[in-house]
Amino acid sequence: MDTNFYEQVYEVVRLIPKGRVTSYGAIAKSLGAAKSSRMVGHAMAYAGTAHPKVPAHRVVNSSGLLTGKFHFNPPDLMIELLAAEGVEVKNDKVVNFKTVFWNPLEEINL
DNA sequence: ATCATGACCATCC
DNA sequence: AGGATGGCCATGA
Repeated sequence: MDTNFYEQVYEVVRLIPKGRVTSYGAIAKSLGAAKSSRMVGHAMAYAGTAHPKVPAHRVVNSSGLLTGKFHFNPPDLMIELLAAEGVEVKNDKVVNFKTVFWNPLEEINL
């Protein structure tokens, strides 16, 4: 797939350390397309077709809300994975979001 | 090229 | 707080 755009997203998502989460907007920004945050989310939708698979469960919206949890199988899987990595999820949103937030800009543009 | 869609974001009410 | 609106932009038909 020439979907290079998605590949960039996948790369960033794969770089997300365990126990950390990031937002679509942050990823989009790191790719130089801050306004293409939706594309990041769309890329995640294709994450299932990506190889190797990407930890999409570590990607949430700007509020730390698990917006795409319903795209998982089962949806609760996202919460389970996050919880297993030390990321607490309450009411479908990441607890201490700012604390566990991982800034791709600092890691990629390092 | 145009239309419709989307795991978003910011703003307004 | 929660719903509605506009914007932004890549992908597919």
